[in-house]
Amino acid sequence: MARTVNAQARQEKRDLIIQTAVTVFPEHGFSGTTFALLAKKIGISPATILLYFESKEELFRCTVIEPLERFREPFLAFSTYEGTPLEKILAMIDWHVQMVASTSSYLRLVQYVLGQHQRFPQEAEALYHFAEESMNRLTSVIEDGQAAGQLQKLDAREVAWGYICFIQGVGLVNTDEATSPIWDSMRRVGIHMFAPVPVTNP
Amino acid sequence: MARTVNAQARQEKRDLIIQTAVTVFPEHGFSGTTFALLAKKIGISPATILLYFESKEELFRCTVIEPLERFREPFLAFSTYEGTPLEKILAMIDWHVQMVASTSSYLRLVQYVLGQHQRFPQEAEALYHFAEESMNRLTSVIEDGQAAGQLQKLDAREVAWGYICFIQGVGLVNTDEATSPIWDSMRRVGIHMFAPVPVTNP
Amino acid sequence: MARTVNAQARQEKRDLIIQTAVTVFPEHGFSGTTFALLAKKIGISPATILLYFESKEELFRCTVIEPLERFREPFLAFSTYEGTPLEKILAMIDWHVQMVASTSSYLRLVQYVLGQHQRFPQEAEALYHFAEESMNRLTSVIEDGQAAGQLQKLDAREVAWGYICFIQGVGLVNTDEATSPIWDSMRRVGIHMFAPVPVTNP
Amino acid sequence: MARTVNAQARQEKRDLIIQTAVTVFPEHGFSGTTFALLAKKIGISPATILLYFESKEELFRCTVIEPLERFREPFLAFSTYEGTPLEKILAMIDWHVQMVASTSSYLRLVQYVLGQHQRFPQEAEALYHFAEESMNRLTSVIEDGQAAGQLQKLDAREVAWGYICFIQGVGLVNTDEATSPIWDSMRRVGIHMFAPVPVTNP
DNA sequence: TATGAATGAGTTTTCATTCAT
DNA sequence: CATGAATGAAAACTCATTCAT
Repeated sequence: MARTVNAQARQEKRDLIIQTAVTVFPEHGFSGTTFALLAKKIGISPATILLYFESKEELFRCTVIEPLERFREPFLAFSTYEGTPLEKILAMIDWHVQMVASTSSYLRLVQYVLGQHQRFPQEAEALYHFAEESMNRLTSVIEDGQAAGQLQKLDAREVAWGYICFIQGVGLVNTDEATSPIWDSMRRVGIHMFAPVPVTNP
Repeated sequence: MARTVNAQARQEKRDLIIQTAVTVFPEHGFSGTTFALLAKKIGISPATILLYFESKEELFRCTVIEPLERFREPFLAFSTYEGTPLEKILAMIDWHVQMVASTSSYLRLVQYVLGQHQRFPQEAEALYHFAEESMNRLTSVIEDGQAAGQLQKLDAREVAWGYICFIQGVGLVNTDEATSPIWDSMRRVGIHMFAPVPVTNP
Repeated sequence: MARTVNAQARQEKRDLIIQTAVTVFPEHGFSGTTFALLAKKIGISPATILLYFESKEELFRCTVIEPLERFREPFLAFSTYEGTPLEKILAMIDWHVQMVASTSSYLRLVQYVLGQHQRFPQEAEALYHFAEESMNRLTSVIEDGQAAGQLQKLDAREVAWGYICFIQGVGLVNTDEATSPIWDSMRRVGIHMFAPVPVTNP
Repeated sequence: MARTVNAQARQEKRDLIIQTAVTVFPEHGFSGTTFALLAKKIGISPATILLYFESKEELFRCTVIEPLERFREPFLAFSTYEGTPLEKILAMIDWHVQMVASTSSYLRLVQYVLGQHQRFPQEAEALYHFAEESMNRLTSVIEDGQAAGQLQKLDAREVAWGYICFIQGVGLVNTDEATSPIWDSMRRVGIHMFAPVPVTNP
């Protein structure tokens, strides 16, 4: 029992560290992020962090890989939404743009790792794996939409991968407030990428 | 005359340092890039770099901003190509994808700076300025294409900005060889973003 | 309680560093005094010194200013001695010469700072302040001695300031052993500066 | 002939360097004085200085020792003045105080070396030698004054040495403008050290 | 002769990491 | 479990000195 309590408390503090690291790493870079800075933000001692992670490298690895699990679900939730394929896609774009617009720290961390994939090959690998999974799921939905006549018949995989690149690019290039009209524009551009069949009024 | 020789030699070595820094900074990050590492790659002493740049910060700034001038021309050349607006756009996409596929170091540096724009505000500002210039030029071409009936009438600015995000995202997410078929896919997706009017066979 | 122990240990080590710095700075100068040298003399690592002082400048400032407090008391004790004004002055000279002859490191540090007052204005300011305080106290005693008929009526402030210059000069110019007869000479010269009324044998 | 011209030009530039070094060394200390700083003040290149002095140490040595020759003459000129011994002494004090009050750079360099005599033993030795010579000459004048009944019969060597300490201390401790009344005070105190026989009005 | 360019040795300073408490 | 103290390794940067021109 005590063990359970301890283990839980330990896990919670571990999560707290990772949560802070997710915001700090992309802002200061790997080398620019010091244990002192992290510890100060958390309100603990630098040495304490090393009770939870063997080294800075391990902390970084965990900071990239572990939240991926929790990030995956909302990011990929579109494939289980209720509704037609086009509705799924519209909801997905809404959600993705919203994530990007709120400058999700984790998304910025993803960009940081991808941008330096040679430096962080292991972490980048995990992210590429996730990107491919996203593409696969999205491809299915697109194919469904094409079969249902909601989307024009472009190459579904190409469109899916292109969209994934696009949404990352949107996150990278835009720094506006969440309320900026830019996000609506990006939404519309995103929708267009899937080539929805124009609605005809009979 | 001696002055000219000296000044020229000096400029050449300065350029060599920047050229090396362009490849090293995005690969190792700002803090991870040491004078020792740079100097070794160039084949000079670390102290020598300090003869050409006052500090690491200045070196970084120059590494981001100075090549931008030379980068600008080919990147924006599309607006002066011969041909119809659609031909300009197709050529531009070809060229951009080619740049991305050859993993232009400078493009990766751009991503690095944009991804940490809070950390490098001055450098990011210069890049945003460039992005806006690109968008403006591209917007003109799109409007021309729409007027000529080659492109469907989407919001030209939105499309232009969306494309710029997309091409950055393509560079960020893809790490394949230059010969990979992925680049052809990205080309096609890029073209679709501009909504070319389908050619009808009578 | 643990706090007390820690704080005390910390203060003790801090004092040890300052104590060493008091001897090393005047011997090697500011720039010539390296953390490595100091650390070696103390038997710790150079980095450790930086745990107690933020920078070399701060260490120097503390090394000059903090011991001044402890130095002040014995240096100015003469004004509270028992005895006639002349006896006070004689005792003071005895004591001052003794301090100088034992080459008090702190006195040499004082000389170092005064000699480069433009370079160390803050530290020099503190020392000038102390010198003025010394002069004021000494002036009082001289005036008492003149009123008591023990000293001839010279300008008391002039004599006091002159003596302070003299005793500093004695410390600066003489490097002899503490046992050298030179110190007796300096004592006699010092006494003469106060113009004691000759004792007449009736 | 050409040789003579060159040799003379060489000597002149050498003197210029030393002259600058005399002001810079006591202000910045030995380690704090860089070739770059000196060169900038002179208007030449740092490397040029090393054409005239083998090393920084040698430059310092020459900067201390060589001007001593030129400094000696005015400093010791009192012994050849016209007039009675007391007049000589009064003139000497005038002159010395004036030198000190004009913050003669060389005097400050002397203080710098004396204060760190352990660090600069060779240079300090030369200065001690000069101090002794000064004392000897001054002792003669004092003895003459005493024989002439102008000075009371104190130990002449003691008085001479005490005065030398005093004048150094005056230079060390005072930083006032040359026009400050402090210098008149110091003059009077200096005179008193020689114990002139009071002039009686019959 | 004079100097700009280059650098190796050394300096301050930072920081991940260890360890005793 | 948590942390303050300590430090070795390495960083940016400085500077006396050398050398080719």
